[in-house]
Amino acid sequence: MKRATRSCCGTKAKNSPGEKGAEIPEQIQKELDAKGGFVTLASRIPPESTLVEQSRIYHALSDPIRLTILYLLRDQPLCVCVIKACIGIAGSKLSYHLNIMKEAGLIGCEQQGNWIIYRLTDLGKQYSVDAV
Amino acid sequence: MKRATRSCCGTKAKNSPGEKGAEIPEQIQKELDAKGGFVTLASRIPPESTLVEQSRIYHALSDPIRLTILYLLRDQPLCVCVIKACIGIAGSKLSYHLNIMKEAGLIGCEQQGNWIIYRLTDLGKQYSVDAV
DNA sequence: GAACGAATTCAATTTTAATTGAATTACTGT
DNA sequence: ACAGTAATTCAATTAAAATTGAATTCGTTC
Repeated sequence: MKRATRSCCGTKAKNSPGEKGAEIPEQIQKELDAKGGFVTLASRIPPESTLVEQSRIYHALSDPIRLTILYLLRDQPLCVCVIKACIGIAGSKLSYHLNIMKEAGLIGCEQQGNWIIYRLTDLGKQYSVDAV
Repeated sequence: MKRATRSCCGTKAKNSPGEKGAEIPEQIQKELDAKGGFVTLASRIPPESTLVEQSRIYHALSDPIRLTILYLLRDQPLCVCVIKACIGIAGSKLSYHLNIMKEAGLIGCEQQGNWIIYRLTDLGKQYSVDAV
């Protein structure tokens, strides 16, 4: 995502004096000025890396299957085979979704003999609090 | 997403007595039993429609551009042209993303003369509280 | 060490989402 | 009515995500 280098819509000199004005709605202009104007607003946008990281977490939550997994693990840690039996999907499909959640930091796993047990991370618990 | 009709991994009779056991890790089995067993767990999965609706909201938040919009609108309502100037993208692209957020119920808009002013909905405010 | 089950990985395909630029709609001021 | 600006829509393309079934890995048990 590239940031504005050139302006448009009369925003080019919004913080300068001697502006002809009336190029954006008056109410918006007032609120904008109160917050430090257009330039200040734009400068407070968080760094790209932060936005990307956060959007990755939301992406991991943006699928019904993955929400179901979050929901199941909210009660207790579970091995893959139980999750699989609960939601009734192919193993390869489940692995794919588990991995997305793991990469996003929502869940973690540990091996126990023949099984792999998944559980929510602290981050995952946060997001499961007000889940569905 | 289809639900389990057949079982696997020895979960077929987990709630019945006289089970030979040891088909899933003991600790998991114990916690599962304490919660009412496998069948109870599966039966508490929320309805598909709820999961779909919630995942739609998360999907609307799963993109850096859209998070930026959420972030900008947190401070005050803004017309499209100001948002456009702040993040520096093509109008058609911005419209596309605004629409996804609107469909998800995170933002709403009203026309004011030549401009269209977007603002967070109550739902949008909820999700912007702990945003990036 | 062979057979088995749990889980993941892989490659191929299908589906869905995002980007692009041109065209269009709608409001304002002259 | 016309010119100008704000914003959306549209169709075509590109890019990313999800699904599928076969193959593989790893640990257990016989």
